Amino acid sequence: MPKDSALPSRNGAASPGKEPRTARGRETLRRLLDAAAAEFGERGFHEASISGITRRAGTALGSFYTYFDSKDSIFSALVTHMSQSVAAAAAAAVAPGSTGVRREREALAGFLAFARQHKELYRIIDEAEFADPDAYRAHYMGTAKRIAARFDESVAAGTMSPGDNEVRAWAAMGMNVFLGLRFGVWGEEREPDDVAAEAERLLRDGLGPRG
Amino acid sequence: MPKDSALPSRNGAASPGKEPRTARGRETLRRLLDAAAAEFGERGFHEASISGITRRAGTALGSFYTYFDSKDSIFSALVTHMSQSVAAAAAAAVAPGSTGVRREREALAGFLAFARQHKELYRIIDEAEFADPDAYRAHYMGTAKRIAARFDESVAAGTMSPGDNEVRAWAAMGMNVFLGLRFGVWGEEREPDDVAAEAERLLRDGLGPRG
Amino acid sequence: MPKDSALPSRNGAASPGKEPRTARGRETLRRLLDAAAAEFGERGFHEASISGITRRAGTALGSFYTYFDSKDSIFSALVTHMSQSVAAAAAAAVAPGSTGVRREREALAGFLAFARQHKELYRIIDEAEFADPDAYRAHYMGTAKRIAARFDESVAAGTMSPGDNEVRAWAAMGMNVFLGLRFGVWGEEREPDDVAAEAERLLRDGLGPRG
Amino acid sequence: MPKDSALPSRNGAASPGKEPRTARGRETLRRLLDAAAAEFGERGFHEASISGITRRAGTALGSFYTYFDSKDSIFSALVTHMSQSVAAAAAAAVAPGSTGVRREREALAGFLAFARQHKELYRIIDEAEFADPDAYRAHYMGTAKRIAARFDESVAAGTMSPGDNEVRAWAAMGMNVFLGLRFGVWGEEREPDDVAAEAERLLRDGLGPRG
DNA sequence: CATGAATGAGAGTTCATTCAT
DNA sequence: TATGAATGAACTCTCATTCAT
Repeated sequence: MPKDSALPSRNGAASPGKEPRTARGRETLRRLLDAAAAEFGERGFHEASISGITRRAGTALGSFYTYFDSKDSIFSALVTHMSQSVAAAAAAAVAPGSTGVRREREALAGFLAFARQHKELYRIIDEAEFADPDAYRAHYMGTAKRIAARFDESVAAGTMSPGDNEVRAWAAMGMNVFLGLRFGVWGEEREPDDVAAEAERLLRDGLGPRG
Repeated sequence: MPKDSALPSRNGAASPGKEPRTARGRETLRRLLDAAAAEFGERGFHEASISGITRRAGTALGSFYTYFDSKDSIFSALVTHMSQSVAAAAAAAVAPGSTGVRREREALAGFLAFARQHKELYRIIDEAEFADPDAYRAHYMGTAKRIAARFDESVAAGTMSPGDNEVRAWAAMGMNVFLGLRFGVWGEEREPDDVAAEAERLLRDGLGPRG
Repeated sequence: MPKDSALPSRNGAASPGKEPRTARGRETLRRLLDAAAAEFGERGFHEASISGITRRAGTALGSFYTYFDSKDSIFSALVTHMSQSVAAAAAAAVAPGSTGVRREREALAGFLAFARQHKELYRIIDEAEFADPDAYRAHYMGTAKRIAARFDESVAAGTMSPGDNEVRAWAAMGMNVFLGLRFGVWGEEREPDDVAAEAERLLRDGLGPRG
Repeated sequence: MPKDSALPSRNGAASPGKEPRTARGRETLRRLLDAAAAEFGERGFHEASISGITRRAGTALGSFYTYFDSKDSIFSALVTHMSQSVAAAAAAAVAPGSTGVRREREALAGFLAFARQHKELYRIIDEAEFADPDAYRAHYMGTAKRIAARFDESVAAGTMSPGDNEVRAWAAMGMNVFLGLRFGVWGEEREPDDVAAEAERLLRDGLGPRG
């Protein structure tokens, strides 16, 4: 399964009515988006500047507005893209037919790998809380909903015990997010596989005393 | 145990060398800190303005600088204060002698209650990622360390199974943070007790199929 | 000999990286520099304001920062320009082949004429003592060095008696500066030629009793 | 002859109507004046602050206004005091009965000694050009007038050749000022006596070729 | 489609001065 | 007489956005 099949094409990332019509235009748009990911990731939304983006992209300042309406709109495009990319990465890491706690481990492993490759992920999603609250909410609501749906399916399949799957989904999502922050972005002293294995044990058996 | 025993006095919240020396000054400082919590909580660090803070506090613009060196420094003071307050609230909610997964449930319940009372909590801590990265890191590193220490103790007491307690602490912290966001700040459709109970079940027994 | 041959081009007066790239930009830069000379000359560095400069230049406030990094940097550019211009004016007033005390008189006459045409000269150089001490020092050190070099040459040529030429150069420079202040800027009741002639007599024969 | 006999008492330095009435008040006033000389000398008029002055003086901010009307007024008091002090120092250095070029040398030596002891002299007088133009003008006009009067007297006594004594006085004053700046304040690599001797030679015999 | 100069609202910060205690 | 908190006008500088070329 081609990894990027679920990823949105960047052709649609420009603001409405500003899609490029020529190959040269598509190239400029792509350079602006890459530059914006770097700029927002390094400096955060408010510290980032349009001139910083165009400087990185090697275009003139005014060219930015050929493709985007505003600073907000390119940031939104980026958040949406990030949100979809990370969802796709997690989905792609799940083996076909996988279920239950095992499936959650695979998704976490995919997420950890993505976070290591895209360290700007947190800076962009987190700043959306302030710069684009709707997108922020949509990202976590959507992610939780996908996890809860997996849990529902697993319960039905008998590979997971029943319970309040919305609460459990938010708990599992928080777990993943903070493991990704700590062991994907801030430090790499644990192997992703070991982190995922420990998380799987927690999710399967809990922390209660054995026996 | 008096709930606030671990809270820092607000006397020390002014920038160094700017501590108030009169009762009137202490009152003004307190009004500024309360106003800043509201302003930063509602608008986020960058959208917040000093004039917004002084307007809420009912002081002149220049009075802000009688007590603080800069916008950054009052924000730092607030983040530190929040960080200490939330830690104290969680600690205070734990019954003396409590241990194991039960103790984690109590701490989470304390945290959820705190989050409901202080909805600005997330806006302030989260924006520290951008406005005061050291404080942000210190907050989560410190919280994770406290949780891991509790886990170590519980394992030693036989009330928790052994495992990689650093990874587990980050997992548990993420769980708490996201449950607090969803069911403390964004919506109140679940009772905190029910959320805490579901989390306790997850932490004790995991999600694996029951045998 | 074209009088301005030694003058720096104003193209290089913008802050580094902010040089204009179009004719329109060069025109704006020139207007800002002229306006700044007037503003600093009339009001002094600290009383001068950027908005005063842009108002005189007929540009928007923000346009100032298209060409200069700060108030300090345009002031520095102006001091340097003034310093070079006055040196060039003095040099240009010296007849080729002139030497000894006669040459000093010619340089003084050139300086007096320059001071009368550029009454902002003193306000700008003098305030550099506070706003740009390095440039201030460099201006007078450089001027003294040029005068001392002329003295050395004249002594070698036998058109001047030997002595401590560094001390003498500072003395002669001070003489010129104060004659320029009094009879160039503050009042014009003496003809520049008469002033220069009196100074020449002083420098040639001293004030001692004749006979 | 007591050196300070011509110095103004500092009792009269407060703003009108604000003279101290008690010994404690006189002490506070004196501390403020000393602190102001240091603050203005180190930082210049505009960079100096009232709070910097009171901090140095060890008094409360508000106490400043017990003795002075404004920042300008204490600066004016200081400029006047400096101007009178330097005049007194030069006068005191002249031997009774001295005349002609010899007398000028003595006055210069007194001035150089004063400048070395009061390095804030230039910063204060020079900034008066901007902060108190009338006092600045009065200082130099007055100084030039005193020098010219000495010249007149010397010419009448036959110890000096006749000439345009106003022009010559400004020339001599500028000489003194710049020698004081260079060899009194900026560097001390020349002995004051040697500087004064070189200046005397210049003033007596000029720089023309001997013979 | 690309360029880069021009715009101006708005921010944080300073500090001389006032005043109640 | 001394204190120090309060005031607010004024400043420099930033940068998203517009627009003529």
